[in-house]
Amino acid sequence: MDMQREGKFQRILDAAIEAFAESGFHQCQVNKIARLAGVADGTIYLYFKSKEDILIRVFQERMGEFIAGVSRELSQCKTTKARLRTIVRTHFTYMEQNRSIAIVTQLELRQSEPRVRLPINLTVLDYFNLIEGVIQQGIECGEVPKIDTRIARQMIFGSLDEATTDWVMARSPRTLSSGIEPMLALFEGALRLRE
Amino acid sequence: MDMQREGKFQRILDAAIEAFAESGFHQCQVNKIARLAGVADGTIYLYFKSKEDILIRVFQERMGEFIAGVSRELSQCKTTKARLRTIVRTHFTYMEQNRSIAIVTQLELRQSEPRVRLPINLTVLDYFNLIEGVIQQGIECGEVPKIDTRIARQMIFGSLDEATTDWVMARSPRTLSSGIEPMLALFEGALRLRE
Amino acid sequence: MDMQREGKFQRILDAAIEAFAESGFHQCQVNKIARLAGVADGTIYLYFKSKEDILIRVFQERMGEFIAGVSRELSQCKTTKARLRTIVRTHFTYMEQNRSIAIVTQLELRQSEPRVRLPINLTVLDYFNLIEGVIQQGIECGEVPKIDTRIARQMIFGSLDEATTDWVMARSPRTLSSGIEPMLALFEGALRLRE
Amino acid sequence: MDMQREGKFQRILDAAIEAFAESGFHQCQVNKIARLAGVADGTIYLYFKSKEDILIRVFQERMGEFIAGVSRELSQCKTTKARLRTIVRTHFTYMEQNRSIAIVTQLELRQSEPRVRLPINLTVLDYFNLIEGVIQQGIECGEVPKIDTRIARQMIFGSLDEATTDWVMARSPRTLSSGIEPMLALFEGALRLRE
DNA sequence: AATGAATGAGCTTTCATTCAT
DNA sequence: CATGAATGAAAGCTCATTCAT
Repeated sequence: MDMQREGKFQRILDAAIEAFAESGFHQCQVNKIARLAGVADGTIYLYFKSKEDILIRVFQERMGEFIAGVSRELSQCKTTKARLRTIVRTHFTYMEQNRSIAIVTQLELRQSEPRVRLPINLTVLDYFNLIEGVIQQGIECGEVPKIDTRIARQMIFGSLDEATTDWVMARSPRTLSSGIEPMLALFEGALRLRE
Repeated sequence: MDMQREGKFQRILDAAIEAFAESGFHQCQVNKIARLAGVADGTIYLYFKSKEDILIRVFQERMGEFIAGVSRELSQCKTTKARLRTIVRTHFTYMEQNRSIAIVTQLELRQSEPRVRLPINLTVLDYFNLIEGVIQQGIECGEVPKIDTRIARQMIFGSLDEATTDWVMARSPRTLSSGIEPMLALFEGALRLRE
Repeated sequence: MDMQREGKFQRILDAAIEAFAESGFHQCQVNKIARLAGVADGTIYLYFKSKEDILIRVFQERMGEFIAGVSRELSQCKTTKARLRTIVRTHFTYMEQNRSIAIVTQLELRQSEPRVRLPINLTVLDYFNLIEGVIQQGIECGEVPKIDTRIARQMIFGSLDEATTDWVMARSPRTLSSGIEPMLALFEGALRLRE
Repeated sequence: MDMQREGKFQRILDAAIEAFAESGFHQCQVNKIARLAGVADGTIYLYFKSKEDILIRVFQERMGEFIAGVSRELSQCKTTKARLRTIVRTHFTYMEQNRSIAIVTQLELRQSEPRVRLPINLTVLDYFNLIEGVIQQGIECGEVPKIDTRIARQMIFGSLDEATTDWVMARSPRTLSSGIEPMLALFEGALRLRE
């Protein structure tokens, strides 16, 4: 029974991602999500507190998975260079393979309402910590000179984020993953990585 | 008479920036902007097509000024290093001194509706071209090795943008301008700048 | 088995009285009644046609008992004076001892929807007949002069009803039963009761 | 301009009385009131805070007028008997001539929600004070023996109220005003009125 | 040009009721 | 009999925009 519940939760989540990506959060009616998920309007409110709650949960669930994935792969890396490559590659690859999630992440989730921003920021923080951890580790190993990890993280995340937004909005068919190596080279230079 | 018109236009624009920064674009009622600007609701529609149009014009006007300013200062710079410093310094300083504009820029303008995004992107493009121009110039002068200017621009703009968002959302009183030098160092490394 | 059925019926009825008295008919959710009664939401619909039906049955059951009680006591009375006293005393005492029922009776049952009013009015009619019977009897015995029994009943019931509403809504701790004798004196005067 | 405003306010009020009397408060949609008043839905909210507010204002405005009328007529009366007659006559006549208001007053306004009850009770209090004033005056003049004015008021108001409810709900064409003299006789007896 | 009263489209959410188990 | 997850109809109110003055 609990698997049925979980299944319906995921179905609504997936429907919401498609709907948000297609129409935008504000445009999209709850009724559309319900239709896509194959449930009644009211059913959504058995699983989510509100329309905003769906948006928040989309991020928490999907980015949670993504961050867990990055974290897992990072633990297998021996060098800072490998770790940076993992971050760039996983970030770009994930977004490229989940375009709807990317659209929601890059556009719809940039909501200014504190009710939405706060829980989202909390989740992003995990990703920030991951990135800052890699830099910190690099410094401790002597692979990276002493630098401000917060600012380095802003550079890394900001760059990845901006590249993704560019890709999401561009009509050009250039792939996101083609940017992995050039971006990585920039990061290595910025961090003055010693091998 | 035209100056009166211009004056009222600017008053509404400034009122809108305050109102959007305070309440958020969707929360903020046109009526509030009118009150802040000291005009009637209907008057706003003599100067702007719609509420969305106000948001777009805020960006076009203020960022237009900002970009023109950066452009002007860039023309005085002799080296790529100086140009990068100008970009970072002007970006951080401007945002720090215009917090309401920063809030609107970093949060409220991230609207997914194409009607809003498109004209905004068009303006941002000028800034992108400016940044890419600096990189291109660096490559031509031999100060920067041959790299993908688009990706380098994504890194530079993304980093500045992310740092600004961090500052806007953070409750910490850390200044944005304290990040100028560290950020600049990262950029120089990334671009492998030769002096 | 039938006693089990009866027991559950009564449990739901009692739960509904508490719930209606506490939250008001429209505010109160069926789900709350179910919780108070310790049954599932759906179970209620095995015993009642609808939420409105519960309200109607509350009145029919509880006021039915009340009216039967008054009727029983009246049959023991020898004089019109005794009968009037019985009515006033029983009315005030019953309401005072069943505050939740009084709240539902005086406030929640004043529903304008004909679906609710009609069956309720039908039950109240029994009480009206009881009161008019006492007056008629008084006239026939010569204790009361010839008067319009309908209007006399409106006076008696209206007075008792208004006093009860006053008590239900008043925050003052004045008891309802303290009004028995004064009210009775008014009725005796109104009916020009001869002993 | 202010008369136009007042005119529209009254038009909405009258429309609401008709609509509430016809469909009941909960059944009646705001949209119906708007249509009857010949204004747009939104216009109603320029004059009233909410649907509930309309109900409250109906009572305050119309009963306010009624109470003021009774008060005016009472000041012309010389004896307690004349004052009682004025109350009964005005009450019955007013209701009879304003059936829709009577329906709203006797049925729709018996709302249990405190938000509605409280302001209504406050207005009714004026009427209660008027009635209690008449009794008190009677006692002071020696026309009425010392009795509890509150209970006497409960009797008088309760009787009038119940007679009105009876009339509103009865399909019988019996007039309310035909009850004036019999009801008055009961009141005189109840108060043991000396002339 | 300026006003601001009037418009009316638009949508999330609740909750009484049902019915498959 | 009992359950409780699922249903889906239903409506008050807001607020961007208009337009008569």
